[in-house]
Amino acid sequence: MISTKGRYALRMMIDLAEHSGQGYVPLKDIAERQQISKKYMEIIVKDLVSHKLISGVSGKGGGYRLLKEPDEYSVGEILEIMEGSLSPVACLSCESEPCPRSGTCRTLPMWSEFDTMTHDFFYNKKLSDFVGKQDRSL
Amino acid sequence: MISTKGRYALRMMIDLAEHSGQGYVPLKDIAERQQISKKYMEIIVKDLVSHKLISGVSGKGGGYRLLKEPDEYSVGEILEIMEGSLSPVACLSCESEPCPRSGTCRTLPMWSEFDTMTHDFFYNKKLSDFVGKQDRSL
DNA sequence: TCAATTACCTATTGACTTGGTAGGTAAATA
DNA sequence: TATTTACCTACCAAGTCAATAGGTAATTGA
Repeated sequence: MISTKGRYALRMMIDLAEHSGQGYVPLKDIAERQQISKKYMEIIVKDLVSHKLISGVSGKGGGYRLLKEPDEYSVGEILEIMEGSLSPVACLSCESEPCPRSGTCRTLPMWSEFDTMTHDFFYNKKLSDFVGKQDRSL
Repeated sequence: MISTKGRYALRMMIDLAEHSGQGYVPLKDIAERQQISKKYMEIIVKDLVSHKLISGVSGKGGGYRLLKEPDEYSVGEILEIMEGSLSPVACLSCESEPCPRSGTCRTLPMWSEFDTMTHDFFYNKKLSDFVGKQDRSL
């Protein structure tokens, strides 16, 4: 299950993509547009900055902006930063110690297959896939 | 992320599938083979019984057994019972109230696509796919 | 220079989930 | 009637989730 942290981060990145080329975007504006608590968003944004996905500058006229083109960001990398790992089970996560049952485990191949499928799915989705696609019917 | 509850339940069901046709299998035996705390397993088994996936009888010679053939159980139904839902985001889960943003949400179609992919993956895996596949190289 | 704006920082919180354990009772059989 | 087994309720420690509170530091425009 993807937590709000991952989902909010993605929505924030999409928002930034929509306003790319317009200089720095203040967090206040993003929070208002996305209807997410600005305070909570600060936590998310901090991670995105420390992982070099976006940059921020203080002061009037400051805010955040993307460091690459929208099509150079995958959903997978954003989610992995926020969620820690996209692995379906702990034993497939990089930072976990190797499971002693891995040699005989009958379910491991299935988890591994699912892990690959998930990884491929989210790494093939780019930020650019989400912009300019608003439902005009409303 | 699939919790131990879901993973243990699956391993328990596979164990039962391997011993199907041998009458009732005591929980003690399963717990020992799978190296899982019997006490913790009781919690899991209770859910499987209440959802009519297996049946249990008390007393000497008692234990648990499958109610259908192994190929009639999907991994998906087992995991959904234990995990509550396989949905990647809360707004796709049946029991959640409808999200007010669903009409304009740009990420919802992706979550929905992932949800369908996940559902198909796990519902196409049957219990029978796991039996008699032990790695003989060890 | 100074007030406004904005990012950035640390700490705290309440509710909930996870992964169990403890100590029984009820049912069935040899 | 003793043994085996399922089944039941309650409890627990640690961690996670989704925030909130209350600041400080940096930058800019007037």
